Amino acid sequence: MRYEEDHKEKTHAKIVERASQEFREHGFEGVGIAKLMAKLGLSHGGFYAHFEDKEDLKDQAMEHAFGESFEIASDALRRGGVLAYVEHYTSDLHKDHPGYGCVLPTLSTEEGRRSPESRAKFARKFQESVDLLAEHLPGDTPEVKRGRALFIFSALSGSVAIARAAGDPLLSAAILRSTREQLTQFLRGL
Amino acid sequence: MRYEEDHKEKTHAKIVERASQEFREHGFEGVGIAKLMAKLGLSHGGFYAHFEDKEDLKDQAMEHAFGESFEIASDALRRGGVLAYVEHYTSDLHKDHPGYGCVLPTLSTEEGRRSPESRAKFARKFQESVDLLAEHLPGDTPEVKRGRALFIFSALSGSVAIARAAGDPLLSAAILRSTREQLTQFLRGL
DNA sequence: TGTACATCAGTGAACGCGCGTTCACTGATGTAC
DNA sequence: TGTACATCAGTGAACGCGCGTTCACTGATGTAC
Repeated sequence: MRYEEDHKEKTHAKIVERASQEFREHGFEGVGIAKLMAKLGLSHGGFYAHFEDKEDLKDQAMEHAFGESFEIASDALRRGGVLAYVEHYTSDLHKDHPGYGCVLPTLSTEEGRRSPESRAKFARKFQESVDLLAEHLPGDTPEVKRGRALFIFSALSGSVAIARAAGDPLLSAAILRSTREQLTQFLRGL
Repeated sequence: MRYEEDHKEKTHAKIVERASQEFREHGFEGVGIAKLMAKLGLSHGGFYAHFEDKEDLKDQAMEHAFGESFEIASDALRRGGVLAYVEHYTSDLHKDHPGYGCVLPTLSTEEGRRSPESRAKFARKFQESVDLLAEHLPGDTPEVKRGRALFIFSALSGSVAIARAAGDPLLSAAILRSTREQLTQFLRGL
């Protein structure tokens, strides 16, 4: 063999990983296949030996990004509970680096325009993160915990999306601060 | 004159209005100038007599959409206060008709990738809605009221964006319901 | 041990297509003389 | 009153460009005999 045994899988994984980062940074439509492959030192023709089409890559990149976000959330929750996760999510670091951040503020809107099949995959992966967060929340029943987790994700992702859109740095900071403070109060009140 | 005196302004307004709806439905990149003009019974060449370029149209369409949302919010707030606005925002009607809904869940992410000048305009227009909502909220100082308004917009816009992305209707409903309930509790607690 | 062939990840030219943008033009009307 | 010209919103062919996708090919290696 010209290449090592797992060479193709490694290349495949590299493409998915890089795509998931670029998609979060520039959106699905802002990332071209030729440019993406070139960034990995590959030519664009080989792309179709790895993926059926661009939609296939989007699916796999979304799954990868959710997995990555899950790990980051898992770490923060283990380290300092929901408060630590909220602090991390509303940080300037997260706001300023969408490519390495949560999928929700960067790709939810575009995902909403994709096929029902892709959106079902999105829902399934999102559920995993919701369940994870719910485990770290108080509540009499799993439904109550999950409802609270959904609310927290809504507030967090909305605040980061708007903070990134706002050209005014003071406003961006105020959005993230307000959400952090109100969620902190919310958690204390439970 | 071949046309009435205000004919051009009316055409201009029609383009902006339609664009603001199409942009919210399909995203900035999902709307082509030729198709947009064709939908209004016009040819694409005339576009550049009305706008400098597509970015110019985006700016004007965003401003228009914010103005429209402002009026809708204003009505709901006058009719039933913040609770009525929250109910309307988290309704299935709003979730299922992005073209006629709030700009935040549909265009915040893409706006975050635009020029600093455009984002500054976004920030200014968003502030108007924040101030409007803040007026209807309790709080000792204007800053406290505005902070609460920012939090509410974050939670609302995030919930609608994720609910639209989720292919599972049960999950979509749960996201909107949770946000509605938690915000209702939040408002009662103030 | 040497030769012919099979394998297969990756290459790069070529395709059709839709996009934003330009520009010479049209044609109905108003105006000047 | 009639003719020549100016105005100007809108037309539609044409442009270069980047996109997703296809496909005949390459070339290093493994395998068969």
